[in-house]
Amino acid sequence: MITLDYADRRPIYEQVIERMKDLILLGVLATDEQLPSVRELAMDLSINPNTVQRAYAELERQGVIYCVKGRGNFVAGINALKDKQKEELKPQLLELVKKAKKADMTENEFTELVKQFYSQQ
Amino acid sequence: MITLDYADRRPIYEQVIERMKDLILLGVLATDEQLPSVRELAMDLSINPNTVQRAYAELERQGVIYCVKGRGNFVAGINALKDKQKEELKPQLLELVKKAKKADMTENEFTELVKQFYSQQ
Amino acid sequence: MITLDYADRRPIYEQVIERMKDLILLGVLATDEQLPSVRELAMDLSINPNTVQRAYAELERQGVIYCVKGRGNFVAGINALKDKQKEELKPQLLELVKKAKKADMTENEFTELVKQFYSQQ
Amino acid sequence: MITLDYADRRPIYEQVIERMKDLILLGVLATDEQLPSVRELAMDLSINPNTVQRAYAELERQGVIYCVKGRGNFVAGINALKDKQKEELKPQLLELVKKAKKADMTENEFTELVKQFYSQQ
DNA sequence: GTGGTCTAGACCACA
DNA sequence: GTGGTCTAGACCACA
Repeated sequence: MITLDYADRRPIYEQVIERMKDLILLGVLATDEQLPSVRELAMDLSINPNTVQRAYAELERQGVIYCVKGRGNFVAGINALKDKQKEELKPQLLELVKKAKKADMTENEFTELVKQFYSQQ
Repeated sequence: MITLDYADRRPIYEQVIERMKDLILLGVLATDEQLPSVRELAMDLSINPNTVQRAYAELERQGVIYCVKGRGNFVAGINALKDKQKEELKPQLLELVKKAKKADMTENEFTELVKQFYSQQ
Repeated sequence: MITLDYADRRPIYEQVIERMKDLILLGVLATDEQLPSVRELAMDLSINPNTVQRAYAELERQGVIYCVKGRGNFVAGINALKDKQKEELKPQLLELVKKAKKADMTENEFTELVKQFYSQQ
Repeated sequence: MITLDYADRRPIYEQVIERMKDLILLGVLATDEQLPSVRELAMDLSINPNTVQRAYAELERQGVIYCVKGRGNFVAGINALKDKQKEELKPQLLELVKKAKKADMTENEFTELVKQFYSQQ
């Protein structure tokens, strides 16, 4: 279900976090569905269980999944995740707009890019 | 001219790079103007000269400044920098649009945010 | 009679213990009344009988219920339980007061919160 | 500066987190003061650097300290920490009041305990 | 030297 | 079997 990109500069555990969120957002993993166990996923990806553990712990802290001791990890609500993602996006977009302004890119140019990117795929 | 934010998670050399670009984009540093020397800036900011050196080397690699051996570092063209910034911005915006789509944010919602952020300040 | 919260971070056997105490304190389970059998409750809650067994064993150890071999588990006195709960509460409150002092919260602020929480519902 | 309690059921990293917060709240560690390095503290406490790292990472996530790469960890604002602690305390107190009500402890009894604990030491 | 990530492997509580 | 914590030790980026 998950593939890692070792050319990616970001740490493995962050990639796992992102892919899991994607799988949830795409509906591949439904609410309350069980995730692969720490050891299982570690085996699949040929990485250390500690690294998976770290990713899962962070996902739980963010409220994306919940953990039942001795049972496993499960997907929390998908809608909460979507709202969270939208909120996260705002300050990032603000930064990008600031950068655009500094480089004298007009709002029209910017919006045109948005339109173009939205229509892709 | 430059202030560092130690609470910022990014490394110091990256902050120096960004602030320098800002000063150039804002016109505070004009084309062909001389930058403070590595040692001078390191003193001013109370940081290691290695760190300033690293920032300047990266700025030169990016074509933002140029170095004359024995003379110092100078600002390259401002327009080249602006174009470069605009180009850098595109893949970042693409990523953000992808993220927005995954979270079911519509193009209208997104564009509305852009409009709002553009009109700030 | 009992519902589990899988999003709760605490282990299931602790939740069972707490719910049972609540049922007794609320008078739903009267003194000397028989509790559901280990297997029955495990079935009802779709959990492992070991987990129920563990909860019952702990409740017996605490003197909240008593076990008659071959007959089942029964509720011990409700008043003893109330006294026990009050005693348990004291060191927890002491910890909270210590924490409040460290954060410069005054006794008045604290008592005001208590008043507010007591009047809820 | 810090002592660990191996009889304490809580994990070591949590104990380190709590002690550090105490040191900051007590004013032993002032705002922007540097904390002992990960390796140094690990040596002092005879624990693994990873464990200290985990504690520091959590403290940074909570905004209690901030980290400058290659430089070290530093104390963030003390007032922000105090406010945070006060907020954390509220739901804990609410739980305790609920427990007290279930055990038929009156508000007066409860407030009397608070008074007594506040006057200790 | 400083923190950040990762592996390998152990041991524990919980189910 | 499941996750949670911890140790020992390596390697990397940053200053």
